[in-house]
Amino acid sequence: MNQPFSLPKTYDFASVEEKIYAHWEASGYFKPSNDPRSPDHDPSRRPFVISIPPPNVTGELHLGHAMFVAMEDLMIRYHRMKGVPTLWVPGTDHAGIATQLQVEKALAREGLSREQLGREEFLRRTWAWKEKYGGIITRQIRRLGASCDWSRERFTLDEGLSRAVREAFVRLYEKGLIYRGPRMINWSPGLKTAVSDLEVEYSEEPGTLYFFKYVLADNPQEYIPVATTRPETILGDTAVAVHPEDDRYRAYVGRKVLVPILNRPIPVIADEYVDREFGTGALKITPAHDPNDYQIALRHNLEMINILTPDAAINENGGPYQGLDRFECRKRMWEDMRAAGLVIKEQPYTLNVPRSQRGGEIVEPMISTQWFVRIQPLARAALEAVREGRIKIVPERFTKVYYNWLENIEDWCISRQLWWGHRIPVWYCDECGEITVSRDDPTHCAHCQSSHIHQDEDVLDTWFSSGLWPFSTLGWPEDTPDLRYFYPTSVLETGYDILFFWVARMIMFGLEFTGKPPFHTVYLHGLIRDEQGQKMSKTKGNVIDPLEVMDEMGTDALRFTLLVGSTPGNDMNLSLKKVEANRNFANKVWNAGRFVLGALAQAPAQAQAAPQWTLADSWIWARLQQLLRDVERLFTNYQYGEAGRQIYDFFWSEFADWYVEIAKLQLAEGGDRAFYTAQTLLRVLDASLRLLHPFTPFVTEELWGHLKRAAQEKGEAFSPKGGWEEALIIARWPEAQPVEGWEEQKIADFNLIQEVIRAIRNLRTEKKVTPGKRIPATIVAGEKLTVFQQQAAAIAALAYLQPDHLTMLANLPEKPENQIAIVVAGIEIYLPLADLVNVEAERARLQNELAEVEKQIERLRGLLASPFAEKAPPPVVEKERQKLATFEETAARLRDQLQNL
RNA sequence: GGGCGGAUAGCUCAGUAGGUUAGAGCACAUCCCUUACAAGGAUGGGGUCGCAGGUUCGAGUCCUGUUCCGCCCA
Repeated sequence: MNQPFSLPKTYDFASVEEKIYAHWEASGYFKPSNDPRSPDHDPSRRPFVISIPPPNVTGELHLGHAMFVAMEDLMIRYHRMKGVPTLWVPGTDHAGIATQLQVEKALAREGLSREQLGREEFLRRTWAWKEKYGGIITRQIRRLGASCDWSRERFTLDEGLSRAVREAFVRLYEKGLIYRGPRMINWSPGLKTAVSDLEVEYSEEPGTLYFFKYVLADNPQEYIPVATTRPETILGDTAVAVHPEDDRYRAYVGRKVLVPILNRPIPVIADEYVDREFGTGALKITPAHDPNDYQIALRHNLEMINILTPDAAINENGGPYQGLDRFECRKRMWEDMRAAGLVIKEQPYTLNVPRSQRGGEIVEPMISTQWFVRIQPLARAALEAVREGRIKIVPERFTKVYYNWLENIEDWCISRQLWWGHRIPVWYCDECGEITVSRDDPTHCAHCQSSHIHQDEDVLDTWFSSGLWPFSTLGWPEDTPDLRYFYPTSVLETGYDILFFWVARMIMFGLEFTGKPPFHTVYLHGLIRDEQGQKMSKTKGNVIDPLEVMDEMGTDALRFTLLVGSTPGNDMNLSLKKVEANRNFANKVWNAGRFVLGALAQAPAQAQAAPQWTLADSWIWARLQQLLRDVERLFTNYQYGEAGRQIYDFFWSEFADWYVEIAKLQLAEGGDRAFYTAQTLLRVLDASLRLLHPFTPFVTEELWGHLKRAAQEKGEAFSPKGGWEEALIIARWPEAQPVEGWEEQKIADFNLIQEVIRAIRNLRTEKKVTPGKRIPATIVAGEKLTVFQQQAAAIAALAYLQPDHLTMLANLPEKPENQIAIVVAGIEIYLPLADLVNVEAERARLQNELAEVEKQIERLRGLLASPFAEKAPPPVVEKERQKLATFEETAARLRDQLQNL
């Protein structure tokens, strides 16, 4: 009988979480129902599918992961509970640059470089590294409660996905959508690889604008003043451009100027691109090291001179500066030009410096031979899919961002000069020079049959394989049962920061390779910042480690905080205070559960007669039904946070604060009252746990297990319709019953009782009457007398009154003397606190209240006399009339009492 | 330069069916260890919802303009 108290007073998440997760996984609950590989599979049932945003295989958990796991697990658990066949495909990403850097760093500690090891050995080491660290992130994701089907876990470099990458590359190549050639790209000198436009970030930094002379080749006395932010690029200049209508320089067009120091003659050209207002109005053109200059050079057929080596030193084209680092060269060259009398002036200037997203080094625009995807045709299809509504982006405002990017997209540089990744499936023939592009490793050139072929050294951008993720993980290019049934997936959930990197590319590739949008909805969450809204970073030292948070406050607390504290697409500031509050919530749920278990233990196992519901029973039931409807509506609109808040509020401020308190009295009555109270407690708690489960899976599962066991021991009468499911994770999602018509009145009546109780408590506090001191009271309830009489016990208990000295009346013509009076919603309450009555203080208090009420009366009379009465919908007007009537009643009572003083 | 978001209580934020006295958590004040829970309970103080217009019977919520902060793209 002491069963509930065998549960600890405080919810002990540390002893629960691991055990529960292991149980779920071992029981196969993460696997989809209606599995297409099983014989009784029904292909007509539509599944709900999410592909996980694959984290870096050797990475470690951060709050971004915690966020997407919480969101996606919520969606998955909700659909699973609704009975939908549900699949969440997990996996990891090889993360080319990041992983390679980790391994290179480790090698450096041994005094080794990857070049010393050679490609093969380096890859062997990297795989070993992956084996060693690859399990960490997935274990951490499990720790968050992720209910993904680990039997379907994939890795971007595993065999199937590598085949998908080959297939995709070859198909694009065959369609003419992949080409190789020299183009302007972003070069990362530290990593010695090309990176895509997206991997470059621009930061405003103080710098210098250098003004100098471009002397005319045929007359050293004349010069064109030119300004630049990067003097070293002068070495690669192949023209000076001026605006065709610029009178200052018109005469020079067609003549030649001399490159400083090198004295190489280059033409002066006219181009409309030149901004006459900027600098001197004359622009030096370095086609090989500036994207805009590159465009101009193409138009004018200018020579392109590369002046940099792969590690951004000056190459043989730099004459005397060959071998110098780019920044050293800048300094030296400027000094030399000053000595040569070519310097005009320097001026402070804010630069827009292109930096590598990874590592932050300054990237150099450079012409380089790389592989590109001709993106226009893919982008067009991806645009249409969203425009036509085949894919919906939540929140909607990001569709505009998506359009804007795709409408202005440039070809995608997909080759990387790295070793860790999918090697480009292209072989060059040493004899005929032709290339062979193949799904399988060829042994002979496809053109001349020579066996002297060698594979392209480069690997593909990691995002190339990520772009195939929703279908490659399901078996594509094979036509597998999984692919047939689970593709297209349902929702793609991720942070808005990778909308272009990943989401847009998946849409392009999905449409291109499968002919279908890879998902129907994109849900974007915001970024997580610290309490002050600062980006978390190691240098700032404001990083919150989700693992530590889970250790201290439990997974449920962290999940609930992330889910309820955020709104779609908006950044959230995470504070540990909030997590703490939600840990307290989990504890509240736990303790409410302990109470219900106790109630169950002491209640009769059977009813003797049909139920006679109390006001509190009806009220909590009606409120639960409203909650179910609201939550359903909010979930449908992806407003998970708001749904969570509403469940929280219902559970704490209605169920726990009010219903449980009244239930204690009802249980004490024994008999049928106790039976039906226990039943209501059980039902409401059961429904609440089901609603909460997608948010806080651990505490709800654990508690629900105890609840189920206790109810089963008690017998049939405490079973839900359809019986108890095996586990909460696969239990039915609660659905609201149709409205029966009585609900509103019961809710209104209960609210009135609450108001009266609060008013009495309020006055007691004001008069410093401690709860321990039970006092008599008289309540004059008018037409609500019956309601109040029925609630006498509850009112007495919750307002700390003497139950046998609680008088309920319809009217009280003779106002009692020496009593403190309160009026709330037209109800009069008298408390015989004679010794505390101070006539003057009472008068002041009553007058204050009267003034407040009269203000409201005036407001409402004005409102009802305005066009509001005709134009607003009748129910709204009626509501206001009711309010007015109540206020008027209250005012009348207050006046009586003032007179009576 | 273009686009987007934010501005609501001391702090961090909700408020996405426009409905008429604006909510939560934390913090603060007073009281209470009443056998579900002190990680709790009761009560209270605290906001002209950035600013200016407009639409509407009614605006924190819709429209226009504007200021400040932040982000994305060029």
